[in-house]
Amino acid sequence: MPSAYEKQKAANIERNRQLLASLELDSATTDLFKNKPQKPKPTPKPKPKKAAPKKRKEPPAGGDEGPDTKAQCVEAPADPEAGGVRRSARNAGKSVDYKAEQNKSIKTIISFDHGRKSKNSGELGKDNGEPKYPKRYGAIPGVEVGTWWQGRTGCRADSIHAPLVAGISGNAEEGAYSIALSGGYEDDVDLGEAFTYTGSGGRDLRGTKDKPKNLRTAPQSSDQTFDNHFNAALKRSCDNKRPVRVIRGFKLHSPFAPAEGYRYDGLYIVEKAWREKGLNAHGFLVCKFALKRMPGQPPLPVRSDDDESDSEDEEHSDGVADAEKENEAVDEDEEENTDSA
DNA sequence: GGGCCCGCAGGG
DNA sequence: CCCTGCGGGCCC
Repeated sequence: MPSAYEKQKAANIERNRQLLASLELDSATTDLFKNKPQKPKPTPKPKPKKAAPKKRKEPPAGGDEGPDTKAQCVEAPADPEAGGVRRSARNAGKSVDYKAEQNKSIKTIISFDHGRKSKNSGELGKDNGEPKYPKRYGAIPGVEVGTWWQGRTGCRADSIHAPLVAGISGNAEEGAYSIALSGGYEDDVDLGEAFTYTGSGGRDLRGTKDKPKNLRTAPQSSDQTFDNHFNAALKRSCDNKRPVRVIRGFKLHSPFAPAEGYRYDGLYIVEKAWREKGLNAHGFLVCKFALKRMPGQPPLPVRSDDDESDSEDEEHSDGVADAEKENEAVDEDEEENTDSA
């Protein structure tokens, strides 16, 4: 028996799904979209299962990652100068082991076909993390659709999505540059080629004045409005139809979410902006947006192993990920390292 | 697993 | 300067 929360969630999802369906109908650019889903496709699914590497074979992360005798070294993941400390200055001097994490990253890279890993794996975002195009709309020169980063600092460094925490980047005058799908709102629907997205605000991040919790996220405690700058930016994008860059993160509950890290999924158009009752205890209103992918972009990778998603139909075109013949791919780009000093 | 707090960047 | 925020690390 579903709880009230689950029922509300299902209702919200259904509402969002229907809205996305209506978008598909009245838009003329559905060719790419209708190629993907229903696709009878009786292929028996060869079950690739890329020989999942055991994450136990940690290499000595100290200095030399000698044993790279793998077919999986599609790109050089081992930054030579990164001793053991990588992401946080706070960890400086501590004995943290990101070894297992690195291995997981490798698995992720080989798990989708046309993806490319950026050389900016996101260390500190300070010295080598200055975005080349801080305020730019549309595609970023040199960054392909499907580029993957371990964390948000990498997205920022490549000018795809500048904020390190916020999901929306942009301004109310010109619109949003980019957004991040990270599963912050469970009633958002992601169909890959189109999705719904919840805005910002309406959450008490500071706690009480006496005891400021200073959280970066918190439960909804009031209505979201379009006065919020981020929401206003997306609403403006809905008006002017400028393309918005989209990244999907590992926290997103969707068959299109990367298993780990963040992936640039190309350009979308904000088709609709509205408010509805959100999925929260008191039914506060949230700002919602429906985005639709622009045609002519590489197909999205689909999670093959586990798809939590939301059930019901969704045979999720199992063969898609490996059926794409255009994979090509082992990118050996990676000119070792260009960030001298 | 969940709770909590941190620095950071970006826009008024 | 103020404020916020779909990260992320740490501690429990």
